[in-house]
Amino acid sequence: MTASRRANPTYYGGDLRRDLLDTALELIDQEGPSAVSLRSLARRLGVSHAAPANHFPDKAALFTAIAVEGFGLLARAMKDGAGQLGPEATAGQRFRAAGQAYTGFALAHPAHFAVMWQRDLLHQDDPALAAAGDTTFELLLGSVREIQSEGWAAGSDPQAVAYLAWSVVHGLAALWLGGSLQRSQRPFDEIAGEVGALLGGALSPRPAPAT
Amino acid sequence: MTASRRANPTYYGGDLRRDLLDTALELIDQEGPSAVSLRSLARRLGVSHAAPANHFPDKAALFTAIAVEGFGLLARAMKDGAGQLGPEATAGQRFRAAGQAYTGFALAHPAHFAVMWQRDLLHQDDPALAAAGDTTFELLLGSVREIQSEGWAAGSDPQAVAYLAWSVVHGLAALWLGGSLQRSQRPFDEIAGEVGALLGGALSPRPAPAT
DNA sequence: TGTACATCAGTGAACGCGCGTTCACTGATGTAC
DNA sequence: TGTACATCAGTGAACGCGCGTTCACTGATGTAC
Repeated sequence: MTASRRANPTYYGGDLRRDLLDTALELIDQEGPSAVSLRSLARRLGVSHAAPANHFPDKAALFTAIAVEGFGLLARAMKDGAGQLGPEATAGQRFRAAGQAYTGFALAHPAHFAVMWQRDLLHQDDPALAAAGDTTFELLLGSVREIQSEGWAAGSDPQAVAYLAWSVVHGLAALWLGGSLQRSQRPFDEIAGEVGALLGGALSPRPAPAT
Repeated sequence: MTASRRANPTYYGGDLRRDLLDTALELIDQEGPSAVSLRSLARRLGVSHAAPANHFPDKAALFTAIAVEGFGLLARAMKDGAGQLGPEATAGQRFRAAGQAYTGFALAHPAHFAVMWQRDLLHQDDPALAAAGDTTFELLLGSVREIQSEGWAAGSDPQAVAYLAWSVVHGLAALWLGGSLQRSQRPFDEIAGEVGALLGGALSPRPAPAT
């Protein structure tokens, strides 16, 4: 309360910037990014339609802020997912947890996820956006190097392994959110678990030939 | 010429429906789906702004037509990719060719690909759209069953293998088109080749343990 | 072959609407003295 | 503590624009007789 007062010490009383972001996310969840306009957000918040201009010069700036926030949430989710396992966990377990965190983020924050990859909505030259995206990939790459040090995907280019893993989790989340996998009537975690197990088997150190 | 005359025997002379689709695809390629309006298409084609209504009742109908066409092109590309190999090819080779066809389609028709998965732009209840999507997945599933009969991914649920493969090719194409992989400065085919090889190694019958 | 008529994809004017943007303004807060 | 002033996030009226939609219309084509 005091903090938000400080952040925005005028008529509105709250944190309009934050409320604009949240309302936009709600609207995106319900009707998709195409339904968002600065005026519609102002209307929903009971605020003058000129008020948003104080925080976002245009719609792309708002979407860019959402995307940057999304990358931040994603990076934190991946770090937390891997970190929560404790020091005795193997690199393989941490790798898998990071992957689960990726899809978990996408399903928990579908609006962020949708905006993050839709370039035509964003200020693509925004330095914060580029930096946020890079951080995510660096996290992934670090995790790959870690599992390789334990013998996983031995001999493979770490970047290639990272691209494979990234494609899998990203594709899985995108197809699910797009509804393509939902026709099978199976819960996401079940599908993701099987896919993860298959991929894990593919990259694991191969203790022995199958069958 | 005669055919298009027949298809649309009035002032415009050509096939306005086709031209609307093509112009929309161009515009999507250049500026993204958010830049498309029925009036802008009419303007580009030098036609009255009321003319598109004769072919598409609204923008979503146009996007839906693009998505349906996209699924058709994708299915054909996958079939052709696998079929071109000749009868002596292994199921594994056909599987891989189908996967290459998927990413090849996405890169050759980025506008179709972008629209196909953006649900908020489409008439989601369109039966042709659902059918077209199902066909694609059936193709994939058939290909998976085929490789399993040759010992690939033995013992795994075919649907799970299909989801894994779909996620990989879809994620790879989506990340590439989103620009996320392009920062590495490597050509797409190189990345896709490595990822495909890794996945192939993962699913292959495993003649011997690695190392 | 010629005439009358139905069809149908266009035209172009008109409409109301939501949009982003601008601008003079208001009043709450923080700061200097 | 009290006054004067700068700042800054709001208001609300006004603007021009592009949008989708409607409507009476036009004229080319195809068909019936």
